[in-house]
Amino acid sequence: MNVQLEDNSGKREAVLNSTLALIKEHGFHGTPMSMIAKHAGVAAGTIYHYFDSKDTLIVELYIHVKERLAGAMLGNDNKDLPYKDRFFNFMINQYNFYIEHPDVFFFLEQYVNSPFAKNYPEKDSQLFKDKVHTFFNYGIENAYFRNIDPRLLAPTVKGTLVAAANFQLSQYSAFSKEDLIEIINIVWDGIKRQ
Amino acid sequence: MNVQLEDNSGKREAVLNSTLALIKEHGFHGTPMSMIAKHAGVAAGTIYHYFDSKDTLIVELYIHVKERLAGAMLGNDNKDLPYKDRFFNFMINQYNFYIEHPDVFFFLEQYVNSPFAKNYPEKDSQLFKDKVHTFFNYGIENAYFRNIDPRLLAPTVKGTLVAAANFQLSQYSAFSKEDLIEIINIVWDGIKRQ
DNA sequence: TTGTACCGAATGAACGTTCAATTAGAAGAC
DNA sequence: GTCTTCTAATTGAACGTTCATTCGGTACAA
Repeated sequence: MNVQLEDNSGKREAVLNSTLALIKEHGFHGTPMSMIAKHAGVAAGTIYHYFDSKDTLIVELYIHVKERLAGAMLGNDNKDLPYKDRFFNFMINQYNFYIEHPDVFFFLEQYVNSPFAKNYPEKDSQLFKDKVHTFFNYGIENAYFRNIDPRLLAPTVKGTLVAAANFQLSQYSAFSKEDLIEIINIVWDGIKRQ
Repeated sequence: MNVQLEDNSGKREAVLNSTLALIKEHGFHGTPMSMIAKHAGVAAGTIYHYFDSKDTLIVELYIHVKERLAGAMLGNDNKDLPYKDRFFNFMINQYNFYIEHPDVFFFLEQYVNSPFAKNYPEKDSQLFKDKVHTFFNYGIENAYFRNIDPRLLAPTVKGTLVAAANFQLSQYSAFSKEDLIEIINIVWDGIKRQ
């Protein structure tokens, strides 16, 4: 039950990765534990050595990918840059992470709208919250943003980016770098102090 | 199996409404057919008189609520108004519909990210597509919008509105009419021709 | 008297979870 | 260095439950 001692064999990781891949393809309930076990090259019972239940497996997977996402979004944040540049980097990083990891993208989209998110509202990545909160707070306190409820800012921004990522991943037309910048400009022109 | 002949008793409607209400609360897979039957005051077998399977029930419910949504969004559209006003009405109507029908909102959010949407991509409301498409096309052809891929426009706009509706429905802080206008201004300032 | 609407118990498959048994490997004894 | 012991890791068949779906039957209308 102690995560930190078992990573040697990598089975825990394998289960998480398989779950991610399979859920993208089949959804939460089209993905039985037996399928996860097979895909991960592990016996069904083994999964229960690492996770209490299918529910907690999914919740822990959620936290796990949110940490990865937080790292990707703000890993190279440079506080010396102008805030607008930092914001653009934040957005580009997030977008690229989704495009490079479609399984994460689809998993997250399914999760946030599922009963999981409502049943375990306290289960989230603290790292993610802290990082993103700090980042947006800086923009608010220094008056880069329009005067709206700060709790609305992140979802608004995310809404557009998710729309873009979804567009790219679902359709087969590729965005150029310029297209993406254009989209981020839409967001920026909307939320910046006019 | 013919929809149009059976509405006299209203059982089909009752099943649809119960499904909507229960899925909001418990999600797709936390809502067994037996629960739907009980909630609708109908025998389990009766559902199969109106719907081939649970899957088609949900897909037909999706189409059904999209039609209602289309009606709500553009029911009072007035082509004599300035396009910006029409756009604001479009947004306000959509927002209000979500707030007044949280079950629809949560059902749609779950549906679009579920395997249903991928497994039955052709199953959608034609009415909805036509109306919204026409509405946005007008804005594009008359150069009210920034020059972006038109297929991106609707998702971008929707992303922000969904974020707002979700915020209002999940948290308990109410938006004022002015707050909503402010949010729509964010969208408008982002996508309008600068 | 034929067909449609409806019922609800019965069916059977699918699935999450358990558990008795086996193996691997580390720690300690000598 | 080898033997012993103990615990963690792993297996997969078996269990019990849940659930979508079926079906034989009733009621009523045309």
